[in-house]
Amino acid sequence: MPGRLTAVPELPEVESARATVERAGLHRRIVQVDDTDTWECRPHPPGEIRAALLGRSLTGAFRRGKSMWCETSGLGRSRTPGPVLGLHLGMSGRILVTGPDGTLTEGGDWLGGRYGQGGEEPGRKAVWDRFTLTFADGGTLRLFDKRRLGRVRLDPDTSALGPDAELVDAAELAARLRRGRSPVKARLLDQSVVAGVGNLLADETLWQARLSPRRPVDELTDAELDRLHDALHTATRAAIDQGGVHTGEVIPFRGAGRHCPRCGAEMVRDTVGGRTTWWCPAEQR
DNA sequence: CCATATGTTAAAAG
DNA sequence: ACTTTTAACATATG
Repeated sequence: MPGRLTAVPELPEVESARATVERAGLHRRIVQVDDTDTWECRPHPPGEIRAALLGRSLTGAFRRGKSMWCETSGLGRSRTPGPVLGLHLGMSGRILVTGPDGTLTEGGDWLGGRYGQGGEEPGRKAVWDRFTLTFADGGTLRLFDKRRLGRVRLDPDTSALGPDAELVDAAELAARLRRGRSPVKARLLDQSVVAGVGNLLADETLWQARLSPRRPVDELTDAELDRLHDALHTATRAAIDQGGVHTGEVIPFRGAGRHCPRCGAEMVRDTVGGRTTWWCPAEQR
């Protein structure tokens, strides 16, 4: 269900956050920065991000997998751009943008249109706000992150990330997956192989492809890898269009006593790739 | 109190 | 040296 607080950001949710910044957060002059959460802003000491951003504005919002970043303007009339602001949502981060009057303009869909119990009203300092930009017009852009595993950093290093899961073509996906021998689900979750697949999107993709999450990647046939690419693309695109990975066809059936929505077999659970995994033992081979 | 958690990553293990 | 797995991270929730 949309808006539930348990939604964890995978590629589709990060894309939604990126679009939020693009629609509502660009070209507004930054006059205040709260970067005092030293855990979320690590390794930057308090004030470092603030000093780097004051007087600039965000000029573009980009994403690869679950990582997003914003380019920033030069100071004054300078054409030299400022630093890149890297944002990672971790396990529970959301991007909230407010307008000049403090009203939430973007990002609230993730909160079901409400703000929960933490005193986190729009425009006010909230318990779970870990990083805040305040604009000259009085509005804000905030990283709201209960579990505090998100990250804010200047000039983030994205060189270890594989190609974006929605853009990668079949040949490249196959070549990258086949470099190892571990279970196919573990490879899908490895952000250096392909960027953006989280636990739920992995389960959905493997269910659509009718592949067991435990299959060693080096055993997969060309046809199976093709199926996997189709499923990855379809599942990712559908999740973006429908507003989150929780809209996947098999996601509601991940649970004890639930049955495969295609064939009716009882779903089974195990740990694969270090994460709780549910699959249909009858169809996923 | 106990168990669980959908993200990342350093350290340990193989 | 390289690949794979595990444990830890900070915090919330049931």
